[in-house]
Amino acid sequence: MNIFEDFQARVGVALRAFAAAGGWPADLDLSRFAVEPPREAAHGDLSTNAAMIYAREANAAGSNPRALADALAAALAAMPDVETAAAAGPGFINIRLKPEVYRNVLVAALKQGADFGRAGKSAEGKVNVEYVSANPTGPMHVGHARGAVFGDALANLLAFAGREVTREYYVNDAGAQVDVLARSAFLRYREALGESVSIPEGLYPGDYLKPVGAALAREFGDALRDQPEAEWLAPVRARAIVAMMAMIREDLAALNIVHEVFSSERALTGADGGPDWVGATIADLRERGIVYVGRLPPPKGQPSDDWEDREQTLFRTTDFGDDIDRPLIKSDGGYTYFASDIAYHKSKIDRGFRALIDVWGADHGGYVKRMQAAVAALSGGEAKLDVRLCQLVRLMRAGEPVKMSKRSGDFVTLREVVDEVGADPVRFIMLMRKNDAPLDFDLAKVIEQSQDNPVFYVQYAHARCHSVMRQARIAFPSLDLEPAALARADFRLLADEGERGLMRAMANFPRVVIQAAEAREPHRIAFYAHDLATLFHSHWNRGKDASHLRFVNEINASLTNARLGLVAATASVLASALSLLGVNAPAEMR
RNA sequence: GGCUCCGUAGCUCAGUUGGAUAGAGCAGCCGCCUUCUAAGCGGCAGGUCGCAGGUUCGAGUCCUGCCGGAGUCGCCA
Repeated sequence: MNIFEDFQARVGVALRAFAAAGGWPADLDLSRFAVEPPREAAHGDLSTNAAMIYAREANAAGSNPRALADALAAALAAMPDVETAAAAGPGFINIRLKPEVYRNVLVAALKQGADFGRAGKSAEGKVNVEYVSANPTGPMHVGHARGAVFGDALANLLAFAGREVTREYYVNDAGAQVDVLARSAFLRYREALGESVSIPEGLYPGDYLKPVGAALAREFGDALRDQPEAEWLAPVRARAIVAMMAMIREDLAALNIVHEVFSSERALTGADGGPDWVGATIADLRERGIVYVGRLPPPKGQPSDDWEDREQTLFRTTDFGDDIDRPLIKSDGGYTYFASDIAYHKSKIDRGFRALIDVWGADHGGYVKRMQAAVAALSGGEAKLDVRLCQLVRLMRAGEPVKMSKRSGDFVTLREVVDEVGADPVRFIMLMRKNDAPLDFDLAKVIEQSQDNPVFYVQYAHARCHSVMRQARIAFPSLDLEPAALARADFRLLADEGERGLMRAMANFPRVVIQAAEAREPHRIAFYAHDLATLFHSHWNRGKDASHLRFVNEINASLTNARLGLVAATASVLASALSLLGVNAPAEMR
């Protein structure tokens, strides 16, 4: 149940009545107002700006904003579950709800459990979320982690908000990089056969290719050793890619990330003998006049020495909002990355997606317009591509930046970080920042189990709820602590302001979910969880000085029962929020 | 130089899509452990929301121009 949606609808009804009586224009959009929790709790439970939003229309129709506010307030005040409703300040209508509304929220949270706050099936259809998409040339590093965690949490959030979500990974297994990978693996293969090798500049030196070399030696013996590259490149490359993707999947699994679909760039190019979807897509666009042969002006800014003015195959992205047309064929005749990415996004559209979300690093920001242009051209404007950029992560250790160079020794892999600090802190810290704000990730602080670390703070609140339940079981062995039983408690006994604060916060959860999903900002869930944890810790501590406020009251079973319902609901909502973030909700912190 | 993003307390950051007196956490100071786990709680102090205009009932939020920082700028992905 979402009391904000509920009252949005109710205010809408009252507003339409006022508009009809006043002869407002029939085509006026009467849904532009908001029903929100007021910033000041003293203003009540709900607040709406409807009277201010439509002040102009009220004036135009010969009435005035004050009359509109009074009419809306009167309509709301007459409702059975509304305590008071009155215009205030510059024209807000503040609504105070009867306690039964919050009792119903509590009952809903207990009965629905993990489904409390889940939105109904959205009419907007299915959505494709593409994230990570790291090159299959080595283990994931910390920079990848942010996009991975963000994309995963966003997918969770959209699914919870009623969207049908597909989590997808685009495997860049077609470019020059995977040939370099193959050559590097081939050296490890020769090494496995007993040669002593050195890895030249430009190849991947990491130890992670040694097992790949050993496996090649087991499979082929020395059959490949003296072959020309043209013979061994394809089989070595294929096996190296498979091995790298297996490693990447393991790295992701360590962060509790699982994609449903892995799409291969190589498969789109027809490089291994299949149909050439990239070529077909280009041909199709050429027929439509969107692809042409022409020249580009030299790049602005720093003059580059190797600039060569030449005719090339160009995508007319400027017709769709881009700044300059973009090349599709490289000077060596191969497809540009953009060309295969066009075919890839076409495949998403062909699979029926009209809502596409790509999660990229901020260093790809210059690529956004052309990809959106491509999606607009491919779908005739029907599909929409939303690109969420994640700023890069600065890895720190005790305040000092950790240097990351491509040479293997200084390379900090995602796996090393997860092994050192755990998946939960990595995920939560990365989700406490807005995706487009830069992030310092301090290994020393993240592992610290202190108040400095919001992960443990929130998890502790959840664990503390369960601790209370454990205590209750000792004090009242016969009490039924199952949520369904607690939902029948007499919640009229919950009259303390701390208890009401918790109920208000829980009533807000469904709204936060919808807003976070619409804004595509999972960090809002992290802040919500932290706020709810604060309310719980705060109220728990009140029981220290005022023992009558403690949850477990040995001489009053029915009061204890009601309070345990509150505690169980709090635990449930905390667990839901953490679950959206992909963070565990432990029952104890030991 | 063009484009994108950022600029809010000493530090790290939120700010409910334009709302009421701008909020947290660290750091600093003062308190709270015979307690349902102190991994916690309460209080004090801390601000020309980078600068200047504009839009309107109302701007940290939207528009324009500056200042400062990050990223990016045909054939790498």
